[in-house]
Amino acid sequence: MGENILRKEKISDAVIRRLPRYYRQLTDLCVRGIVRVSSRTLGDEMGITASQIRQDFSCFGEFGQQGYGYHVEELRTEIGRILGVDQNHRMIIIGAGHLGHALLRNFPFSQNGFSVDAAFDVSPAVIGSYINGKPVYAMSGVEEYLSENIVDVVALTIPQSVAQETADRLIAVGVRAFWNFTNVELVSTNPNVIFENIHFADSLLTLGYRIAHR
Amino acid sequence: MGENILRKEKISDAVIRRLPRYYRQLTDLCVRGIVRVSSRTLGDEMGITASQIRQDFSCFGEFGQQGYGYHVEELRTEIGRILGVDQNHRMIIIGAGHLGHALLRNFPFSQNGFSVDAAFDVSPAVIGSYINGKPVYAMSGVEEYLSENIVDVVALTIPQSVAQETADRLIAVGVRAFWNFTNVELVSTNPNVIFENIHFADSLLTLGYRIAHR
DNA sequence: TAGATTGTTAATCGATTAACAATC
DNA sequence: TAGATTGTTAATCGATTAACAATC
Repeated sequence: MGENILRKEKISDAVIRRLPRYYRQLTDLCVRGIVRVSSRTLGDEMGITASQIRQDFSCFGEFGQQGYGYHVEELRTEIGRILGVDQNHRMIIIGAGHLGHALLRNFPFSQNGFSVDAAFDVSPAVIGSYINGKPVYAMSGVEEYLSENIVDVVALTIPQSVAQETADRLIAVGVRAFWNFTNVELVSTNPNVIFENIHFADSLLTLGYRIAHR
Repeated sequence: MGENILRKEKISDAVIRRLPRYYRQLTDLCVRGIVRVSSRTLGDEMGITASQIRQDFSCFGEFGQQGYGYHVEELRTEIGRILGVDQNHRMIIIGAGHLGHALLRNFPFSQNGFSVDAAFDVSPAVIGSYINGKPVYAMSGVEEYLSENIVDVVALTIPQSVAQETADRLIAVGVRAFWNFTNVELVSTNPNVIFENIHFADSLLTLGYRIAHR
């Protein structure tokens, strides 16, 4: 089973964004010691239809068994593999302010298939220090660092005002993926550059809307 | 124009989530000194169709003018009003760790229609201190605080392990909206409780997926 | 075996895009 | 006025849900 990951040519963004949710739910079932689960039961717990679950999984392989359902641990492993939790994507963090700090100190990168090797900042107050064992280097040295080290993703935890120019600078020396925390829509002429955005302000605005129009 | 906000009964989540993006783009146009814009031009800049823009706006009113397009500043004001940037939703932050700190120090709450009045934590190390002028109180006093103060939203920047129990505790004393930074799917039996999630891990997993399947 | 449940095909639903009359 | 562009209705597309034969 799952010997051929990726059965469909085009997997929609919506499906991909549901995968982490499945992974969390299955992890929870594992912790609760539940061995098997049907699409029906899983759907009931997650508030989605059994049909959708079976459709989603079928994009990636055949993980179930008629009359039985899914083996929880096995399915969790499969989805984990699809998401790449067993990978070791290398990341650096640009901006060692409060948010960069928070990520370096608390975020479980390795659980999600990533590792952080260093942070960069422009402030002399933090340059040369270590945060949770990771060195903080001067931003001026980032090009040299990138020429000497493999970096798969750059997290941007910098002010909005320098977001695009910083991205441009990094793209110019080969960076092709960003985890973008600035509430700015970054653009690149290179279609191979990936941006994954976490827009705090956008999120809060939608919450404000829903509060007001409840 | 816009005298009757909310023309459709049901506005889809997708539309609402695009509004902050429109608002940002229009703010940008304002800054650039651009006075009028057509749906075509706006769409080209944002990478979406003119049709979608006109459909989206038409959910809330008639903001344009045939042959002219939209007055940028006026449209920005209208969308800002729909999103409630002129509101003053009251927020408290539960968890004054690195992420809570980051929000208290850097996030432009008032620009987004919110204000933060206080933070709460269980750690004696921060209880009694002030962060960016906001008091940090003991978590044990949160029920009393909520009985004496209006709180529209609670931001949760606490460990996953205590997320649901903390939410339950707050819902029990009347909290009806959460800005949830724990990577946990919070639930409530009360259908009036709103959860707006920022799931860092889910976001990073989808980025990992896209890197691997590029 | 009989009951349960899958993976997949077909039907439905909703969201996006296109078209166009209205009109500035 | 003529050209441009809206708001809206119709057409298309894609995603979700339902149905069901296959089979454990």
